[in-house]
Amino acid sequence: MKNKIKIARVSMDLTQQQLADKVGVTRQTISLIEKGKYNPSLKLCLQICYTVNKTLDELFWLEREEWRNGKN
Amino acid sequence: MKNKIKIARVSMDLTQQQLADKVGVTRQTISLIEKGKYNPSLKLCLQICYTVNKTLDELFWLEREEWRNGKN
DNA sequence: ATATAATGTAATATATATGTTACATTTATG
DNA sequence: CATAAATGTAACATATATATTACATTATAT
Repeated sequence: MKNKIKIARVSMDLTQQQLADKVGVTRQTISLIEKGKYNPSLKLCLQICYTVNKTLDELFWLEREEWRNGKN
Repeated sequence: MKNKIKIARVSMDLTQQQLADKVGVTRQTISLIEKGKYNPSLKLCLQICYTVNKTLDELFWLEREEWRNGKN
């Protein structure tokens, strides 16, 4: 589950911990999502978007192709 | 968790069951998501997007405001 | 008006996201 | 180099998404 959270996060000058706190989740959860090892809930995706000022498409969109190539 | 799945689905002439099948999920899951009673996973959101030819933002985006007004 | 398909929804079971704790590794900073 | 901060990751616990089964209600068609 690839995504662009890390780029958005560091460009906001946030640490995983800080993002986690703002979003109300654990640092580990952020870490695993950034690493593409988690399949986050829509709710969490939205909260991350709000915190780093991005939209769902900007952070999480994947074309069918890249989708199928990933592990899922 | 409001969304625009139903509109997209019927405009594709799909029943909940058909969408569910295409997406590999249960009809009940689709029903509950449409009704805003579920917090679907990103993976499922993407699969729905692909099936109804919409993007994440088109189907699932919510501004912070509407967000806070919802139950969550 | 009656049958049939589509949808809402509840109860219980299962799978999986997330929390907690803990430690290892990497990256920054003195 | 040394120390601290940031990040990766594992084991187990808990919360919650989704499946399953089943039935009720609403829409559609005959």
